Amino acid sequence: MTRTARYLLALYIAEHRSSPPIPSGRIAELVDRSPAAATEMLQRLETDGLVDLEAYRGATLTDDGLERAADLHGTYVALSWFFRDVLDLDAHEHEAMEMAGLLSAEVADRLVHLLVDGNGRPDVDARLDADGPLDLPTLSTSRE
Amino acid sequence: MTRTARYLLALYIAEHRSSPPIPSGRIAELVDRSPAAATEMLQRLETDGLVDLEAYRGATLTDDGLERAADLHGTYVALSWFFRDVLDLDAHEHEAMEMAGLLSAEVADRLVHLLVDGNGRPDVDARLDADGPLDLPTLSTSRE
DNA sequence: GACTCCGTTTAGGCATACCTAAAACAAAAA
DNA sequence: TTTTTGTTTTAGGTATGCCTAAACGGAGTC
Repeated sequence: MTRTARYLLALYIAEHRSSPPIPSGRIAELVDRSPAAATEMLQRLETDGLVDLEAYRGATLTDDGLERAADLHGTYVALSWFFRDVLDLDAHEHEAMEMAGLLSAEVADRLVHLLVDGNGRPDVDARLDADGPLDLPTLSTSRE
Repeated sequence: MTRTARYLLALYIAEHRSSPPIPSGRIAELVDRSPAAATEMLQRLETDGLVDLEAYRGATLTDDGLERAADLHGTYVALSWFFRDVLDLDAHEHEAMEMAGLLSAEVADRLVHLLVDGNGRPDVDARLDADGPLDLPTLSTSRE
């Protein structure tokens, strides 16, 4: 069930771009898998109570799913920041997404704090509602 | 084939503790899997030319395997350092081992340089020949 | 109202990586 | 030399996560 995190994060991001339900085809694009794979995984997520699924219409995060996804997104943002600003690597958002679900809670937590404590309060929602094919967290310290 | 890295790293460490061939049972312990699982994976590694396998005796890294394993070990050491000295987390060597094989070459490389450049030349071999149930890279800046 | 199109879901398969239980083996004890 | 003991390997099976091709459904067109 390691991959569930990847789909949860994709759905979280998609829901910030357009309103749910999010069709499985869009999730498939975001995780770079076949539509069939996305459908299957969304069904598993529904079984786990993390997603509401309306056949032929799409998926919506449940409260539980939203909670997990928000955590994952925080980790993802921290990793993206780390790759870009610490390791000086661009275009590693994809790897950040893949890795977000693989870190232990401790490591994820410390990484997020490393970012927050060292950079003021970063606006984690930054760019969530922005344009672009991928969620590129710029980590500006405030937005509105 | 993501898990191959885990076994390769275990074998690398084991070979520094006692002389090869390393019996599959010992690898099984190091990766926390059943002996049967270790045997199977070692057979796959042999097929891939990364390991020499003598039935009922054990495995030895080939030159190719050694090369890959040494890289993995470098990444592992860097991750361990990062978890301990940057994130201030102890007892995360296990996670470092699991993660070492999951990082892209770029990220692994930058992470290693982050460690090397910021800490003098760390002795990557430190503790490889030391006692203890796990390989705990202390990252002292020199040894002999 | 029937048809066409396009996206979604189901069906059938496959690779990886694991497990338990049974068989095979090697080395030491009797 | 035979037996016992402990380890390794094989056999058979399972879960996850993916794929392609076929079937299905819905929305707009004729």
